[in-house]
Amino acid sequence: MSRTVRSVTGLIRAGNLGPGDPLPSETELSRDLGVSRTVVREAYRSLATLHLIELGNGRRARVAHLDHHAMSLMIGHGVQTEQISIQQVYDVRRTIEMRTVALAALRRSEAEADELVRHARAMAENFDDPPKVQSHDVAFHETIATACRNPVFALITGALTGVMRETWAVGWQARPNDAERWLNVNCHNAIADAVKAGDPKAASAGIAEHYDHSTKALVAAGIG
Amino acid sequence: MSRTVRSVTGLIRAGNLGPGDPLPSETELSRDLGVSRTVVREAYRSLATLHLIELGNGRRARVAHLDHHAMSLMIGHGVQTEQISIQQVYDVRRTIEMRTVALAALRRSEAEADELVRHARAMAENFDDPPKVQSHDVAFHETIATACRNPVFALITGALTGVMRETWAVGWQARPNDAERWLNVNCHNAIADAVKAGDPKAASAGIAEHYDHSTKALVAAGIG
DNA sequence: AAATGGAAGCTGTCAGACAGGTTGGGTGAG
DNA sequence: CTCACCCAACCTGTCTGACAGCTTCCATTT
Repeated sequence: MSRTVRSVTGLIRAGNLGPGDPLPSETELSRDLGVSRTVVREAYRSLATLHLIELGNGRRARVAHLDHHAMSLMIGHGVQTEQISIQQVYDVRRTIEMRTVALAALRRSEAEADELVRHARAMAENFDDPPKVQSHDVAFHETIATACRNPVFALITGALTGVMRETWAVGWQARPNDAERWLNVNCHNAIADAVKAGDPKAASAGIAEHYDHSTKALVAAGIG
Repeated sequence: MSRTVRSVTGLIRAGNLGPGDPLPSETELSRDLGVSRTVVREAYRSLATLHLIELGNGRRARVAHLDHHAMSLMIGHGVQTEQISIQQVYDVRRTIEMRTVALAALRRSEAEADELVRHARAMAENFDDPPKVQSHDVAFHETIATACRNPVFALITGALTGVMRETWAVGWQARPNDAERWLNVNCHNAIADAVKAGDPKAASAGIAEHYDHSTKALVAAGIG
């Protein structure tokens, strides 16, 4: 990693800066560090790619909020270059969500519990419209990630969503019949109910069952 | 994310490139995309920061192996800017390692099992030399991450190691007496034995106990 | 007091240049 | 004929200077 990148992270640390706080302009920093604006620009660009800072045309660079997009890129790259298999991604998601859903059952707000129930119901109501089912499915899991009150879990879950989205339709179609698909939808309902009831064990078991089904569907579709 | 970055990841995808495969030179790519070399450079730099590609002076850009350094930066930034607490990091580690150690118990090679035992023993032998204990501690957990045979788990574990390393000494000293410290060392021994014996349940329980102790020590030290 | 306009500052992109490292092929010695 | 060495071509890292487009903020006007 370049020396200039380290200087910038050092600045954030030294200044005890938080999200939204402004950083020096490129010209200013290049003067301070004794390098050209080119070098500073590349460092800023790199940090922006990691979403550590935010850049905008004509706008001063600012410290950014955590964001899973960069991590999503990494995971996508790993899958693309066959260093990671989809099955491995699913195992990680399963492991993490068994925990996050338990935390969510304990920590969720009333609004989040209702949102979860609503998404699960929407999946059932739109059963014949797969894209809608998928979007509520994704939103369902996002809600859990938020409700667990641990941004690291949310970060990882979000990063894995990207590559999983690409195989969602395959998994849905690979299920042998509608009964199997209803099983999936009902799993979401059961999980939502458990979270609403504040029952972490039931919620966790629901997630485990959910992923066991999904993994089986992927294997059936020949995705490894 | 810039259009040029997408073009490059598109190239990797389209060419079905794997780690080590060469990418176009900056000049060549700038001509193909109809932009200046500056723009291509910034895109390459960004991708290098994510460790999706490798750059070197006078050397052609190449597709890279997965690496946790970029993710480590992200997590570090989150902690630094107080978007993530150390406790939250520990919860994630605990969740993941309860799974990885179970997988390791099932999938580890004989050499890995022995390495685990060796690190645990070295922690005991160097009990009075905290830095050495720490380095064997870190290596111990790294071995588990490798032995679980899932690079995504290894990636996340590695990323979290960075920020945890900074609080290791605090946790060690915050334990009220040597008996508590021996408890920690013995936990590692028990885990190593369980992995060597191929007992995933015992290994998982050992990790849970280990992190419960560590978390308690951190709370005692006032780290949240 | 509020709306408007403009000036200053910043980022995004480009072209051209040069130092220093890498690579591969050709040459010369053995 | 083989092998080691060397050089030329290529590539990256950095710098400079320039200009268009966007933001921001302040001063002027309504």
